[in-house]
Amino acid sequence: MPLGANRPKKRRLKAAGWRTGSVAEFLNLTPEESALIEIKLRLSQLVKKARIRRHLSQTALAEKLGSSQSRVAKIESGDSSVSLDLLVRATFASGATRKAMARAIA
Amino acid sequence: MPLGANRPKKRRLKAAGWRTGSVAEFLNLTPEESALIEIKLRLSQLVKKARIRRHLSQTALAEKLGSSQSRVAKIESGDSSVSLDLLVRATFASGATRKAMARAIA
DNA sequence: TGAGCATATGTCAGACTTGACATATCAATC
DNA sequence: GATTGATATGTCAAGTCTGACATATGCTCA
Repeated sequence: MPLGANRPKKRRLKAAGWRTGSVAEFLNLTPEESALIEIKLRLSQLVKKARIRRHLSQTALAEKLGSSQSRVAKIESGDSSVSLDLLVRATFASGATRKAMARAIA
Repeated sequence: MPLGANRPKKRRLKAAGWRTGSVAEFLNLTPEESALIEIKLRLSQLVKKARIRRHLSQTALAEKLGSSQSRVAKIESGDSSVSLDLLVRATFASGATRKAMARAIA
């Protein structure tokens, strides 16, 4: 995010947690911002789905990912402290295909 | 990236610049890591293509993005200091469609 | 009830990323 | 060869993200 300019916006996001579906209208986000958030939410759902399909615990996925159970929980809950980089790595580690990922984005 | 464990790997990446196409075999990356890098490279190319198609200078795109010309240059050159978050925001700002983005990823 | 496992949430030091700036390179025009 | 506009590269203070840890909640099975 724009570092100086958008700090307040980011703070609002953090406060609201953008977990609830159509946050974009509630907060005043630019289209780009809400698109990015939507992508993140979809990926977090994909990670959870793929992990469960493979009967992995969050701890097991964390190990594959070189991370920790608590971070995986944050990944799957759509926590705003999770970067897209980490989300995508988690998506791969969970065994989801690139195709599924592309679908989540389009 | 795994923070403690993979620092050396990240350092190698930084040194090599991962610009050259099939870096993955040269450095020993996990499949997840090389997949992420490939996605980043493709998106950086997409940004450049979309920006040029719209006759925008890097400075103009930087403004839309709330960033600076030098960062846009880094985005487009596949610099390893650029996060996927920023890449995706730049992709949107450049006017590329979500479809094109999905295509770049799959 | 309680032990055991899976998941959720809060916190933080340290590692990473960012916009901004300075400066360099390159091409086109004069 | 000087000017101009676009792009590239290096640096850094300030801000963000991360793994790890502590701890809480929830569930299942004896």
